[in-house]
Amino acid sequence: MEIYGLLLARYGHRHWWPAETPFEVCVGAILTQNTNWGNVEKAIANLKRDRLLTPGALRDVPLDLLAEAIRPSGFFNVKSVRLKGFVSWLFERFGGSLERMFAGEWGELREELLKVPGIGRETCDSILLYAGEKPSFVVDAYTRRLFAALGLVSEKADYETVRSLFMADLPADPRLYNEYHALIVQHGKEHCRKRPRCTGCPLHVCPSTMLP
DNA sequence: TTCCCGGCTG
DNA sequence: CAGCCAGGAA
Repeated sequence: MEIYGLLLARYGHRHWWPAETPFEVCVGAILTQNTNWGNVEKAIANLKRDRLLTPGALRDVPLDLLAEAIRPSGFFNVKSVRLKGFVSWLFERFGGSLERMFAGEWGELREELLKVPGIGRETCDSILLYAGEKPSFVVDAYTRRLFAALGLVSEKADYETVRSLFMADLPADPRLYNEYHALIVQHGKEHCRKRPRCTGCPLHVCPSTMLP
């Protein structure tokens, strides 16, 4: 059985992305940069408490209040500017409407989104896939670690190379990409960590199990 | 390569 | 309490 099937059999459906709205997904994708999800949840809860989880509210809130609200997610001075930058771009380009943002051809949207300061490749693909349900595969640290450990990609392959490998091998199905990435993350947390925990690994092929 | 930062785990 | 963890820009 292939990797996806083994991971699905072990971990089951992950029901990603944990958010109430597509806009919440976009905000979460920026807040989770270099930050674990637990901290992002606290920041999101603060934004909801302060009624800031809409494009208009984020556009209008003073920068320092926004920074204070998202403090638990870390790098709050950078991320507050990034959130402001994203929503101001969203307003000037799509009138503040995610529906309009996702309405066109998503390949062009991806190129445009990547030009927004603070939206890198992983954040961009997370927004496309989890907020817009576009079949754009998300590559993260767990993806690289796992597939390098399996010998399927070089450790130093760049983002676009790894993403292209997945997309060339898989049907362009957003539900599949959604599930697959979520499974890779779960597997990364449980087994394929920086310091690998190979006992009980559903793939039983990681480096330390192949030691003499 | 370095800077940007908090919260959880051992 | 030290160590760990997680993207993007310059």
